[in-house]
Amino acid sequence: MEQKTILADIRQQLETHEHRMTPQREAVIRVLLQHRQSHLSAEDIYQNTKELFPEIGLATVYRSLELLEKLNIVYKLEYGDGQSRYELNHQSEEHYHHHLICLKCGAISEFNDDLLETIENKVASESNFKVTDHCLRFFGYCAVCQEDI
Amino acid sequence: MEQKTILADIRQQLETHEHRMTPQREAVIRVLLQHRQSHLSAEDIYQNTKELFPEIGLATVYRSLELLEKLNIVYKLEYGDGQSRYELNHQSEEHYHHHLICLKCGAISEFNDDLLETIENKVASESNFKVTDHCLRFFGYCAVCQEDI
DNA sequence: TTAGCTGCAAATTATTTGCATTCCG
DNA sequence: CGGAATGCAAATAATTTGCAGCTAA
Repeated sequence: MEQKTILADIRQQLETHEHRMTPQREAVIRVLLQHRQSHLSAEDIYQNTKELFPEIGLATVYRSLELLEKLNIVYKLEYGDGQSRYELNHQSEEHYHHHLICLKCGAISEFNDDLLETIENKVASESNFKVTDHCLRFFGYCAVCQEDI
Repeated sequence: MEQKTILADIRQQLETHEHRMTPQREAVIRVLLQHRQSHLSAEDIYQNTKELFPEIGLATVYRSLELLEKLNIVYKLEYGDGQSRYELNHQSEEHYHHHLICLKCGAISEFNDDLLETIENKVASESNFKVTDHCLRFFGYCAVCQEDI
């Protein structure tokens, strides 16, 4: 999908929720589009956005990211180094999401799958335990860290 | 493994790296042992540790957790809510052995199943993440507590 | 004895918020 | 026009650090 189309699409989503596409928000989105492969921190995004819209404030960047995250347009990542990273959300489903935790760099990503339902049913019938929630985490090495274990 | 054994084991690891087992560190570890099923924040751990060792300072809790994490005894998790969570390293838990945790009486029972392998393979092929371990917990109500929810 | 540890308070860092003003639809 | 959005500065909240006194081995 082209940048123009994506922006129009996001504008649509914003308007559906009674929010506006402002030049500041557009600048933030453009920066995220330009860095689809990286995980930018709020400060990174702020610095980059200032080149497109110099008067923008850091608080606005945070507020934009917060809103975009709420609308599922942006995904927030935690690396455990004290700051959050943001990226455009390419995946949509969030229902059955589990965590993939890298033992080397600490990155936490998500994996979606509903296979757990099968196990949940098994638990219910074999143990007479009524499952209301679960927590599934995988530990191992992410693509980047596999290279230098 | 019993609590006493675990503590002796950790003491050994500390000494190997020229660190000491102090009453403060022991208190922190005891709290983590008492809450193996939860993901405690530093503040949670601080509050609980104060019951075992009232004079402890929050900074000491942070320093203990930092050290224990470096020694791979504690694992630090990020959930994106602005604070880190800590838990004892799950590594000792058996691979095909999951926990059923009752939300009412707190009973922890076990459930054995290898269905997760299917998901692990999926993770590996779809996410390019090399899984070395996992942790699966089910939350809900045990047979007894289902009767009076 | 002597590194390593500790508690306290002050410092740091990322993120959030209050508010007067501005702007999008 | 009117509710949203913004920039700035001040406020928070989690975590870290400096330091003088303490303690485990």
